[in-house]
This record gives sequence, C-alpha cells and structure tokens, in this order.
Amino acid sequence: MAIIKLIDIAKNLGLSLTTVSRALNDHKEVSSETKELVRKTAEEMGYVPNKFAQTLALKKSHLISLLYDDYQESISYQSFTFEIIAGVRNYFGSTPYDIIIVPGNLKSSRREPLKNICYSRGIEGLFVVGIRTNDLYLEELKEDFIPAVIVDYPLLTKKVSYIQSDNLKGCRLAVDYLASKGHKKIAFINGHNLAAVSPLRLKGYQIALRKNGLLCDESIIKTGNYTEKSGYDTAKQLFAERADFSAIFAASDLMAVGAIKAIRERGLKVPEDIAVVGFDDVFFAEYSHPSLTTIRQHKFDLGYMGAKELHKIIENPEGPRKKKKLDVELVIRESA
Amino acid sequence: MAIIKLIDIAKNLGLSLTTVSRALNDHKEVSSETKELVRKTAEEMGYVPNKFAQTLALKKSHLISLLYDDYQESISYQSFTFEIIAGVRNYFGSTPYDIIIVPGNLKSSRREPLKNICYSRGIEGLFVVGIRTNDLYLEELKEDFIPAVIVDYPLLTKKVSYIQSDNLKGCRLAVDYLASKGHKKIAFINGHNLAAVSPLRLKGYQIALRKNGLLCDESIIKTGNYTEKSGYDTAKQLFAERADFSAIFAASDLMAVGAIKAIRERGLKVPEDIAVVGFDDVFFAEYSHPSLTTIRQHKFDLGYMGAKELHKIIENPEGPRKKKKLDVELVIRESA
DNA sequence: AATATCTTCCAAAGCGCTTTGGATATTAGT
DNA sequence: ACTAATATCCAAAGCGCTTTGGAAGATATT
Repeated sequence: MAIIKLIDIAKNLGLSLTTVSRALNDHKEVSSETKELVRKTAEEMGYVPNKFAQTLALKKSHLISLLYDDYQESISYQSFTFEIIAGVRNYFGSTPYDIIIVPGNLKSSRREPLKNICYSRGIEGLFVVGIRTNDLYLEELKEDFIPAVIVDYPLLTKKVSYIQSDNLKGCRLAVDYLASKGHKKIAFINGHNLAAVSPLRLKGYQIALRKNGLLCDESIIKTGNYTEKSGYDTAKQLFAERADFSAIFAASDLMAVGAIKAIRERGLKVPEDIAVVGFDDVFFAEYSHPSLTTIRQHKFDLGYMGAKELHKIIENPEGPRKKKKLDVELVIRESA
Repeated sequence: MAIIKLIDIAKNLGLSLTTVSRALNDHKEVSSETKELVRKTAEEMGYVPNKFAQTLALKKSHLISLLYDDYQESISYQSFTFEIIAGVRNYFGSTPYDIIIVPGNLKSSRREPLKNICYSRGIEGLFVVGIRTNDLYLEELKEDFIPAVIVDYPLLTKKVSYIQSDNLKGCRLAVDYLASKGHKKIAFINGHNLAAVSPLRLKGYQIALRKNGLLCDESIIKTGNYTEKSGYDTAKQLFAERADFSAIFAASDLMAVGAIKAIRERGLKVPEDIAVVGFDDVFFAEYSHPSLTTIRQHKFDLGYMGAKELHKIIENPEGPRKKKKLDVELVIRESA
C-alpha cells in the first residue's frame, strides 16, 4: 500500500500526467467530465499531493514560521505566548499555510541566522512573539528580507508590521480608575527595558497621572523584571523608602501578585490599605487572592489579527505596512 | 541577490554539480582539498540547501509534527501543554528535525484525516498531547501508520509509544501525606473520563486508601471536568450531601482552587478545617492563596523524554516500543 | 471544401537536489 | 612497460509535481 502519486492515477485512467494534474487543479483546459472522473478516482485511490514536489515546482511553500521563546523568565509569559500562538494557529488553520516552529529557542547562543532558516525551508513569513530589544534576530529582521509581523516590538519596514495592545490606554484606564477611587499617590512597578512595552507603560502612567492632576513622583517608580519575585522585592523597597502611597500599579499581573505578598507581610490589607492593579489579565489573575483588578490584553486576538496581517503582507507585498493597536479593557475584581 | 544554488557554486568553481553536492555532504569520492574549497566558497556565497529539493531527492523530510489542542476547556491545561511542547522543541532543537504544527485544532469538526496530513507533508513522526479518549484521530493512530509518541494516553503498537507521569504514585503520595496528617475521610474530586488519566487517578486514590487502612466511601468521590468551576461545584455538592470529610484531593490544581473557594464560602478554613491537595503543579499553584500543596508533574521532561523516544522510533522502527512513566513528587505548600 | 477557432489532450522540460554508472587520470604491482 | 587498482571527477537520471509549447480533433466561418 505504497503512497500513490499522480502518475499512478494517470496510468490507471489512461490519461496523461498533465491532464490529471490539471484536472485536480481545476484548470480550464480540461473538460468537466474528465475533471470529475479524475477527482473521483483520486479520492478512491487515496491520493494526496506531495507538498515538497509542489513547493519545488511552484516556488511557493505555504509555510510560515513561528519565532518565540519558551524561556521567558516570567513563566506567566508562557500563557501569554501560548494564547497568541493559538490565535495564529487558528487564523492560518483556514488558509493553505502551515506553521513550522523555528528550531532552537531565542536564548540559545549558537543559533542559525534567520536568513538561513528561512531560505532553506522556503519560509514565506515570520510571526515573532516575545523578542527582546537586544535580540540579534531583530537586526536581521530590520534587513527586511522576509515578510514578518512582530508582537510588542515597534518595527515597521516595507515587509514588517507590528501589533500590540494599546498600552497607553491600558495605563490610563488603570490610573483613572485608581484616581477615581480617591488615590492620590499611585506607585508604579515597571518591567525592564528588554521588553519594548516597558517604556510605553511608564509613559502611559505618567501621562495619566498628569491628566488626573496628580504629580509624578520619581521615587515611587520602581523597575522589576516581570517576575513575581521582582514584584515582591520592589514593593518591599517602596515600603522601606517611603510609605505614603495608597495604590500600586504593576506592569504585569505576576509582579502585582508579588507586590500583594509584600503588602500582606507588612500587615496591610488589599485593597483596603493599598489597592493593586496589574496588567495582562493572565488567566490566574482571576484565581489569585484577592483576585486581581487588571488591564486585559486580548492575547488570542493579538495572534489572530497579527496572523491576518502577516497573510496580507505575503499576498500583497507592495501594500502599505501598518502598526496595529488592539484595544484593552479594565477588569475590575477585588484587588482595587 | 537571488538565492544561490548548487549549480551556481559549481559554475563559479568550474566543477560539476555532482562534485559540489558530494563535497558538501562529505562524500568520500572527492578530495579533501576540493571539499575544503567548495565549503569555503559555499560559505562565502551564502549558500543554504533547499530542504524541499533535498527531501524530494532523499525521501527524508526531517519533519515531525505536533498534534495538540489549544482549547482544552481547562485553560490551565495550556500551561501544561506549553511546557511539554517546550520540552519537545528543546529536544529536537539539537537534531536535524523541524517541528510543524498540525493545522487546525483537535476540536474543529471538519479535519483532514491524519494520514493525509502526514503523507502530503512527508511527516516522519507525530507527537501527540492532550488528546481525548473519544478523539477520532486516535483510531487513525491505532492503525499504526506512522511513528508516534502520545502523552497521557495508553497506546502501544509497533510504531507508537506513550509517556505519562506516574499517576498511581502521585495519588499515593497525596493520600499518604493526608493520612499521615491524621485525615481519615479524604474526599476525591476526579476529572472526566475523556482524559485517560482520570481512571488511573481514581484507581491510585483507592489503592492508596486501602494501603492506609482507610475505607473507600463512594459517596465522597465526585467527578468534575478539570475546570475551576467544576471543582467549586463538586465541592459544594460534597458539602450538601455530607460534611464529615476533613480533606479533599483533587485531580487537578484548578479544581483544587475551585474547591478551596467553596470551602471558604462555607466559612471554613484551609488547611485548618479542610486540607486540600491538588495535582499537576501548574505554575500558579505557588501563587494562589493559600498556596497549593500538590503533586508535581515534570512537564518539560514529559516533552523532552517523549521527543527522545519519538526520535528513537523514527531512527529504529524495528526496536521495541515501551511505555514510559515519569516520576512525580509531592510539593508541600500551605493548603495541606 | 478550405481555413480559422476552440477544445481537449499530451510529451517534455524544469524546480534544486542526490545518486547511479561511467570516464579519466593517477598510482601501484609484477 | 603493461595491467590492475585507486582516486577523482562528471553527465544524466530521478524524486513528484506544474507548466510550456504543440498536436489532434471538433466546431465554426467564409
């Protein structure tokens, strides 16, 4: 029961290879009767086209590749990435494109150049998520040699678009909400600058403070690294230095959880003594205690819409590139 | 700056195609000087082999495929799956194999037959995770048409191995621990039977009870569906029917969290009034409140070791298949 | 009846690679 | 000096598909 090929069904039907191929591809130069006949026997014989041969002949692989990192030190980032990937997969599931995972991970030191990877596998587009601002692959992407869509890193060239949540709005929603609850001194725990969103969130926080007529006090702005521990540590630091803030806005849910732990250890209550707002709405935000008030990013949509954009770039390379911003929303739970 | 091919470097060097190909493949029938020369100029010219052409000529694709579901209703399952995939990716990262994601997801109704997917893409092996016991793909896998490794579903044929955590031991550890704390009546919240591990965990629970001289009371065994809500609901049900148990063992962390919520709502304290032990050790187990005592599964290793086994099956199809059981451990935190 | 136009088919070339089956040149064996 | 063995290379075929450039037959046009 070997795998059967075009030639087999051609012989079987006494037709030529050409005709069989054309029949299956719905080419006009073959009568509808033979088309039907060929299709039926192909089906019966269990024919499936060999994609490698097709790729070779057509110079079109229908392959896009996923570039992501499994080892973001913040393990919560995993669920973020996973949901985005789910979106990508879902979008391309209804196209002829397959998704191949770029071998190795972003951290490993000896990596093949992106170009080699793409060229040797005929990859037509790249979906990038979780890339650090100091990652060397970014330099290659800037060379603009392949269509790509990047999540959360602002790169816009002829072939590269990017997509991210509306971070400024997210920060505004958080600060507005806290301000509306009467908070005057809102501390901010940001993430490191290896994530391109960090400066954005800081900026959003500052703008929102100003808009609410609150002054921006540098001494209650701290930088963590998106982990729970760093949230805990920076919160403790805040308390050690000064304790006249009544709310903490953290740039990630995980840091918010860490901060809550620090607050509790000090014998204070959330949200009564100190209110806490996170960012991301990772799934456990709902199950932590107290459940987290946070800014929801639509992760699945980031993947889905990003994939759609990537598809568009591939099909129409001359079209305009654009940055896309996805809406965010405030999810009010117990922590603020 | 077109992509360069073997023929280009052949012309460039005044050599034949054959020789260039052989030089790069370290074939013996070419002198070491020419080998060196060819390699160097290939490098200089930025040559990368076309994998499709290679696949076609060699009849070897070096592709394995990942079959998984993004939509397990338990979202916590995501992190489980993601970590396993990280393990798979990590293993194959040091082999010539690439990983392609099976298009569509397990749930979508109109799916291509697995065979078509595999044959048309020349896929050499399948890594399966999160498959339901009623999934039709299982029937295809049973036909044994392709090397595969399945996580958490017991299928063992000539080409298919499976791997899972030691569920029986996990349940024993949990029950032993609770018994050692003096608990006599330990309720059990299991997951549905669409997950092949569920009956195993039930069995493990029962065996462990017996070993500890505790009697197995059917009325404190409930079945949820691995979600937080089902944990909550079944725990409430337990209370409604009878309240003389002092501990709950849940077959997943998420259900454990749900159960804790129900316990709290009843005005009882965890672990003082009712102790709770979960299963999986998903990452938020540490951050929930109280932090979860649970059975840790080594998810990354499931992926890594499973991938290794898959590799072995592919390279040596005649070798013996085996089921692999990975060790688990009890992680003691606050909830018990 | 002769030419032009479709329609339907096919043989052969090509996609970029590996491999088979020689061919040529070099070295060794007697 | 002549054959046998070895080393090094190459032209051509083949992997399974699509597409180009004709060819043959059917239909339409004058």
